[in-house]
Amino acid sequence: MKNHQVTIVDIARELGISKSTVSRALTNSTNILPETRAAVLKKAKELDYQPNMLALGLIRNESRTLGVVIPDIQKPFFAAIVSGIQHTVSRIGYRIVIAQSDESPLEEKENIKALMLSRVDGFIVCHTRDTKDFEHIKLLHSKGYPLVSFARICPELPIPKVVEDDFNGLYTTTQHLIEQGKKRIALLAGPRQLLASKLRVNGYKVALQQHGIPFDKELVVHTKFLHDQVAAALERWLNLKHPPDGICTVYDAGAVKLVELLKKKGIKIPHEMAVAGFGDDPAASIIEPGLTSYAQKPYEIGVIAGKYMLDLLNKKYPVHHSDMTICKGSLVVRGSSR
Amino acid sequence: MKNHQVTIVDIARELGISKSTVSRALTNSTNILPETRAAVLKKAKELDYQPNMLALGLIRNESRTLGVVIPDIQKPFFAAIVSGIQHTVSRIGYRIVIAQSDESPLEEKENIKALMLSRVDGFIVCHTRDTKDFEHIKLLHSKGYPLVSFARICPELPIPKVVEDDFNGLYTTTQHLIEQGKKRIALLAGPRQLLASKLRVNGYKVALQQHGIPFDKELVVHTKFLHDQVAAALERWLNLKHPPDGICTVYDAGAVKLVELLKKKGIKIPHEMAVAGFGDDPAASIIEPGLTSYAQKPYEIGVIAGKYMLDLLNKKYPVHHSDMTICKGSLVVRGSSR
DNA sequence: AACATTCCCGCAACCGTTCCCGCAATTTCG
DNA sequence: CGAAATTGCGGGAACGGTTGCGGGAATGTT
Repeated sequence: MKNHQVTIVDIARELGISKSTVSRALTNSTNILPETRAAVLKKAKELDYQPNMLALGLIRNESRTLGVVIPDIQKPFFAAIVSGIQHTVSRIGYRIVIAQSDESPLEEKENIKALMLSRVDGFIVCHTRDTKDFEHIKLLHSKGYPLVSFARICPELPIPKVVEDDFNGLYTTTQHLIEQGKKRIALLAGPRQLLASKLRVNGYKVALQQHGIPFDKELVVHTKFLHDQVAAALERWLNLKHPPDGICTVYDAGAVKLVELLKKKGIKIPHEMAVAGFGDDPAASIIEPGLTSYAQKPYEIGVIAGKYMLDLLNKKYPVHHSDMTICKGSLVVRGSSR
Repeated sequence: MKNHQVTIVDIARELGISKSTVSRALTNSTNILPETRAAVLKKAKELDYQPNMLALGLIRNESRTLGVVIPDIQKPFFAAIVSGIQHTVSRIGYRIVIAQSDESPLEEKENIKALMLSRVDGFIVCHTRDTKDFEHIKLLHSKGYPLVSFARICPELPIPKVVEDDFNGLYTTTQHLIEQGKKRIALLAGPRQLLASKLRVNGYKVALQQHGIPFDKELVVHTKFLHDQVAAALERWLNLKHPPDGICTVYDAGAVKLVELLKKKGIKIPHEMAVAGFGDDPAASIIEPGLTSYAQKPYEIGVIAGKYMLDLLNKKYPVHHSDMTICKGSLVVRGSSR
């Protein structure tokens, strides 16, 4: 069975030449007699020779493998990004190994450590919701590892980044609800410490401000993306003296949950309460009424992150290159607001 | 920067001992003076030594990396399986590199070839819908590679397999529709050549037969999972002299599409037409009415496939071990049939 | 005190490949 | 026609580890 893989030494022995010559025939095009090379190639095919990339990697000190650290591959958002990364880098002969942090900062750290041991050539990372300590990734950076981060980034690190258009997303959706005649718009926000979360809240605030609507902090609820928190937020809003007539959310799953709750309560969507989401998840077009949502292109984010990584690997950038691509999205208007 | 990684030789030089001693201190617990080992460990930590797994892999002829070849990571089904695999094997120190075939048999072949070159230790594979030629994977098997396949399998290959309960799934859903009083049940099936597809059609047939309902081949439409084909199938059924009063499908996306089309036509669900799906996708619980669907546990499939692989790697099985786990699912009944 | 035994450690080979260096044979050129 | 340049190939070091073997010192046994 798998007792002995064919090596260049085997080829050399069979042909009665040295392994250096075999190596030259298979790689370097110079300093080799065409007939010799032909003989080697023929014998290589005959023996079904497969070069051992581990040995090559040992010499070159590279594995042609990239580590991709994400919270959860089962989220459509991350799955699409992984897909984009894989398609992009595999064309240049890179492989990706994926590790899930399951939203645990500790697991994120462990994963990065493990990937370092297996000598990946670079890292593409999206941090946990709760990652506050960025020492592990700064260490990576200080060791000179090519590093790209996306979506949930560490702003102070001078590395390429790819993010969604958090600000504009909420700015656009909020403005849209205002244009639909809504006067009092609530916001179902994300965790406070998350940068993306802050940006989205800002987009919401600026849109209100530009239309002369006062900001009311009673209308903003920060969540950790948990279902119960959504229900609680809705209860709170409905019990206000002046309840809202529209709700923006920073994630579709929350918006979907809201729509379900509102329907159960018999509150008419969008007339009594408009709802808008963020992400344009598959669910947005399935639920009824359709969910107005700011569509992003996670696959594109993956492609861009992959390209950044390839550029880093090819040393196209100076050492401390800090570039950031903000992926523009677009508002998909559906029945929940129209 | 990344000029020179610390090696055991560096440690040896600093301590004035030989590299074999360092190696023994770091691995072998025997034949080493405790003080020496302590000194080595201390120095290793001090220099932040990271063992080079490539070098180790070269010696052991293994990479502790598994190749996972799937059609499309963006499908929730595959994403969940990948998640299960990753969680299972990473606890034993294995990494997974994923490659997408995008449902192209050629790409599937190329991916496997590329993964072979990078010396993965084993393969976990789900074939393309259109894979008819299994030579590439038989080659893998004949070379002695640990091999596990799932969902879309090659039945003749004596390797561990993990599949959904295709037969029972459709048997159960069909029977359920019959119990709901449906007399004429159509079937939206998958591609003819797919084994899983055949099994599901059989489940449907047997359920009909056991309840004395004649099989009518006009009521069965084979698709390649395309949306237009769903619409065409529905048209055809509705134009029959005796249209069906219930539809079973072999995939949720098709069932969801059917529900949407039926609603657009004003046909009452489930009274005039019941619908059932397969897979219990997230969409099934979001759409209205809720979609009755045979729930499978893709994450579990991944876990089992991962365990099979670990067993193979540990040589727990004889060479031609051919085991198959059929993952039982359960029918989730919702408004589309009740 | 002489010998056997144990215990640490260093030497060197090895995994599969690349690549530099040098040697011999052939070709080029004055 | 002889020196120089070129060409094709083999030898061997290197990449970063592991491991069998053997040597020398310390210890144990009569």
